[in-house]
Amino acid sequence: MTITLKDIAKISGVSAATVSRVLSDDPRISGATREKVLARIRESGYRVNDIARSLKTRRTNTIGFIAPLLAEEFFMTVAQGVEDELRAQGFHMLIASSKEDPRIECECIELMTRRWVDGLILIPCAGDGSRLARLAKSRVPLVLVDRLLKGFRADAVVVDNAQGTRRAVARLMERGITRVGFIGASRKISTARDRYRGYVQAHRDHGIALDPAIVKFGDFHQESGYGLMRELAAMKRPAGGVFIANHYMYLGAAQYLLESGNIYRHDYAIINFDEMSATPVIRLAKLTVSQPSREIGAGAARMILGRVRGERTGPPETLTLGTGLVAHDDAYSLNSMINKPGA
Amino acid sequence: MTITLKDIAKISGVSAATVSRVLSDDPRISGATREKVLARIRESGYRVNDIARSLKTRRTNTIGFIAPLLAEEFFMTVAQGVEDELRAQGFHMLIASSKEDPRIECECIELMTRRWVDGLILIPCAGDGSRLARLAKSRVPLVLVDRLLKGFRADAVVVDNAQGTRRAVARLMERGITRVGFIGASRKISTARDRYRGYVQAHRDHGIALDPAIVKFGDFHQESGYGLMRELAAMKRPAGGVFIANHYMYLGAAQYLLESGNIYRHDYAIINFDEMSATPVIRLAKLTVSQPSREIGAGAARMILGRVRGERTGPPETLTLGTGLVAHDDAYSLNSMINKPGA
DNA sequence: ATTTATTATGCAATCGATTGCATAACCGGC
DNA sequence: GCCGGTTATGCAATCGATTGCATAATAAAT
Repeated sequence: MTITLKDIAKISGVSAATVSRVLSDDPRISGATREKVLARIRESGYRVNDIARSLKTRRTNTIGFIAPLLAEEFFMTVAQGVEDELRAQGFHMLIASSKEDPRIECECIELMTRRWVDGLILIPCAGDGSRLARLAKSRVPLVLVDRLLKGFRADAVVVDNAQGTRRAVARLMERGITRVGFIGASRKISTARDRYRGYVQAHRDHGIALDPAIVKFGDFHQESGYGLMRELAAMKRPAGGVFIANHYMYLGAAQYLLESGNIYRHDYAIINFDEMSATPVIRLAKLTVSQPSREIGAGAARMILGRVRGERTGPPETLTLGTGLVAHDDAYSLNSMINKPGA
Repeated sequence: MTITLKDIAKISGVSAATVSRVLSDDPRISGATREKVLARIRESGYRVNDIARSLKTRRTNTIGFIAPLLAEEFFMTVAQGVEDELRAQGFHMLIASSKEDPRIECECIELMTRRWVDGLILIPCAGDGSRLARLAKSRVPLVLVDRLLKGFRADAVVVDNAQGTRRAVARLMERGITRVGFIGASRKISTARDRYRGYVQAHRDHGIALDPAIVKFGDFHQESGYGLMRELAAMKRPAGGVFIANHYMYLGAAQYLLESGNIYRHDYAIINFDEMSATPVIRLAKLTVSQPSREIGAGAARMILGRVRGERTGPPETLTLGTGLVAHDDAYSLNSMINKPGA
């Protein structure tokens, strides 16, 4: 038999209303009563039933977080940022993954709203915003993170993917590497699209013609990076550099270069997007575009809480964070190392 | 104005009880009524209020999951396994991270039980089980994952860390490498303890004296692996091999070996624990002990659901999964590669 | 001493479902 | 036409809180 607020009322000799007010620090309660009730609460080990409370207040102090996958470092670093910020403000996080499948995503949203999350933070999968129309009309605030959706305005936190890419590719060009390959993902995803856009812009900026033969699109995963790097390496006229659009494609590409031994024959100037725990160990890239992943999460959390608390009510806002650019002058250049002692 | 079950009752010309029974597929409801009510539900876009339902049924269909950190691949692969299994069975996942701090962990547990999670899956942080005594006495089922706690029996899913380590170290010894260093973590954590135990056993099995000078304890993180590898490398009499107790320490150790250039001077036979997405790219290890992380998660989910549904009631059970052992005969051996063309 | 203002507390409705028990409706059997 | 037996549905209590409104108690004012 769990102890309820009513029990506390009884043993304290007051009404349930009074106990409830003590719990919510209502200033109308006298100091004496407050102390007495608090003492009984402490003795009895009473704990509020948040479910009952939520039913009445229509707030759950819970924010839903949906990412394409759980086991990806970028998404989970964002999640950590969200969680830290939420916890600091007394909120919980209900989490789910969509597997990059819009149908599963919809299902997750449906289930979360049924559980009355106060707000939803979503890293959406590919596609447009039409599937979110219903959600948008509901009372549940939404913040899009990392990726935007065509034809859908909502609060959002993103980084400037085009600018980050453009700057990195430009840097390579300024060092005289003009033939830069591209390993990206489906342009149905805004980040993939924007990174491609930045790549194109860099070419335009430098008046360099873009060779479509060395532009490859995959799906942001390791196998894809592996396969595309192989295609690139198989070209008769190899690229001098390669831009690789995310961490996992970089892992795959690196794996190919190492396994095939290609790395001992050709020295690609690699740019990779995302700085993760393994990045300093792989060291094949000359340039790394980094994202403030935790800050993205923290920003999204602050944004959603602003809506939830009604502190912010106007039209959707977008928070755009900048990317970093790290040069690895100590990057491997295995072939030169190997050749140095030898030749 | 949200539509409630009562509204559906009214427009269908039946009582709320009947609608509720339709919703739960009660066989006593006649086909005609069922169809009529379902039609009204569909037209109106009615959706049950899970909060109200939970208040009455005392079940939330939600399982809490607490891990030391969110942004670690192992934990999140487990989480993905948990989530997939839970979703397949109609359950949600409330997630939180303890930051390896028992106080935060307790707080998370407290908050989750206040939200009436039906069960709790916990990857605990260091320390003993006393802090969980209260939880254990409550009605909330608990499954410990990955790590066990001294003096605390509960359902659990773990891998055989000692055995996995022992076999790997033994393999190295059989290849003639008898001086094997150890880079591990605090023995307050059961996995760290067990991996050390396996390392010791391998020595005993082979009648090899263990040199405490090359046994180092850190904290499972990258910086720690980096620092300990440096210590090991600084020894006058270097080890022939090194066992590194988890992925992040391996990353750190690898980073040190690469940055310091040590890798070009000495060829450590490395064993690393955990096979992660970056593992095939790093390729410094000769042997990798792998864990079935998703299966751990899925197993934990099944275990907790068994308790939640009351299908399983007896004393605590432990599910112990085996580890894999992968040999990388193509592992880097950079120094030999460099020397081959040269010398 | 009576009225007015102020402060502290209680009453009772409410949030939106579920469910044990009662009952109405219908069936065939005699 | 009455009765026991199903079958389908409704009544009303309940889960554990919150909160607007009423009121009791006390203090202040006249």
